[in-house]
Amino acid sequence: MNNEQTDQVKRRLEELEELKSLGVNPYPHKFDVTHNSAQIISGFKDPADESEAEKQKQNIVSAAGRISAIRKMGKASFSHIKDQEGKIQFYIKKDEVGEDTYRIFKLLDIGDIIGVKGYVFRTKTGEVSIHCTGLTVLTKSIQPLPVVKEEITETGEKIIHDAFADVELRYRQRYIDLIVNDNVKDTFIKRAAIIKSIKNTLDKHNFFEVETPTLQSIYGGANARPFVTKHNALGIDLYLRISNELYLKRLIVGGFNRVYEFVKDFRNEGIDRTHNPEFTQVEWYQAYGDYFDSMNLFEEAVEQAAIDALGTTKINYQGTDIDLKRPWKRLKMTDAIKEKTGLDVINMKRAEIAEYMQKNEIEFDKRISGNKGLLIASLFEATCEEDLIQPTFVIDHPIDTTPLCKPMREYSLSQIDEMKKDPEQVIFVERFEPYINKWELGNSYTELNDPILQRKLLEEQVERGRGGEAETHPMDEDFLNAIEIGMPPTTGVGMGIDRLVMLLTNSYSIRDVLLFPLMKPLDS
RNA sequence: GGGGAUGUAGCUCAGGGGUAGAGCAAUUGCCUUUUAAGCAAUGGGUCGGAGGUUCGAUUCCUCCCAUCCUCACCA
Repeated sequence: MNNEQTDQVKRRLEELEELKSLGVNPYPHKFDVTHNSAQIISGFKDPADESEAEKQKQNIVSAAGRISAIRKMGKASFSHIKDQEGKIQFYIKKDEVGEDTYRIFKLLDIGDIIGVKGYVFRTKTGEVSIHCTGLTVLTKSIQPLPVVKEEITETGEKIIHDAFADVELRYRQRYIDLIVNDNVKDTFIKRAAIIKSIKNTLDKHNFFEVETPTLQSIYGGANARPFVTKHNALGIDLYLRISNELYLKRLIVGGFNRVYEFVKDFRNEGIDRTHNPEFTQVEWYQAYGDYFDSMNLFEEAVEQAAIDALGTTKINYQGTDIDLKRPWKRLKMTDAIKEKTGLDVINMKRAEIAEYMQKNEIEFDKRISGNKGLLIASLFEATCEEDLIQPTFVIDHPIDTTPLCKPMREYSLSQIDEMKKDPEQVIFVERFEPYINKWELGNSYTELNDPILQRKLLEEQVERGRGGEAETHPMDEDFLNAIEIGMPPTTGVGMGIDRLVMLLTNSYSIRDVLLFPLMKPLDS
């Protein structure tokens, strides 16, 4: 905070001193609230006659909140206070509250937090308000707040004047954003409802909530660069988790049949509209199930979250209508490519696919040109993702895209060994990625539990890492040991919560669904 | 990391080679049912930071910082 005081801050400090000199404690310890703004408004009934009106005056409510507007008119004033539920107007008259209280009222500013006692009435212009009989200063604010004004037009349209709109200030000082911009709070209320709903769905299906380490000595379960930190006493490097997958699988090995965990994952990568270095995922694992079970549960969880948070499965994201109603479309990755490009990639040679991509100016990492599976995956991303607006499970990926997923059930084990020797053959795995609005919303497998194949695939990945392919994770011997002990047939899911919340709240940027998105620190 | 845009009063913005302007907010006065309250007056700015060009820079140039958009990266 800079130490230079603006005239407005100086003035507020003077008012603070004046309040003290009047014997007012500007920071008292407690205030008894009997009603919030919404309760006051919904609980008011217009009196039928004079005597009923008189009776209502005996009914004193007490509310508390932050002053959001003041309209002073000499010896009487109107003001709004804002609490978590909304706004309530109060009317204060010098004759009624007395000289001292009115003087205190005049020392208040927008942003101060006060308690108001009084009876409820309806003003001439029709607004249910508190007729103030007592006023308590609860917190004097010494920094000015942006003043946002609302205008309700004759057609009932709401116009916001001078909104606090600078996104940088909004993210850096989210507390101001929350005070001043009503729709912001709404986004986070919905976020909480979405998470609660998903937990309810998982609980309903007898999943068990667990907690696994954030600090890991070996990171894994995804392809991403980690954040590195140091443990001083142990003298070792630790990594902030990029995924909790390998730990949840250990729990399946340990005999928990259905587990889930909501976690922050940390990935040391670029930041953009759909990526923040720390983000929230829920992962769940279900023993004795396959990826079809996961698809069913995934679409159920999302559909139910939409109903619980919004009351509908029909959403509009930035102008696009999307319906989250079950069942969702299921589309094999190779069929998606065929539909879009007409290519039958399974029967094409690696060189032919690469040639097609070059001819059509589809960029790909030259290091994968010898890997047919990765070529197919790149071709899919470049050509098909843009069409995946309505909820779609893209299923059955090339094995090269992940070492943790089980090959499709139609292959025999000897067939897999045979196919692996031929670089023009692609093994497909039982994987799906749910797409909505072109975004991957998650990832799921029929989990690989064959310890021999698991070790082989992880070793291949480590080797490729040495060859310079982008990101791979180090070998986790303890995880392999767990798989060797034996993991039952299992399916698992990761679901990106932030992107789901973006969709359901029509938020343009991931930063709009994170209370405190990462910002570069400002110098001094 | 590449490209583009932005940064002026507490907030939202306009302006432009001769050290700045509006609305809201603030201060003072009037005002006892207002609601973007009203009327009148007043104060408030190192024009993101550092250099350079110039008699003179907030304006032009370079660099830096921050933010947004976009591409790359991140399956």
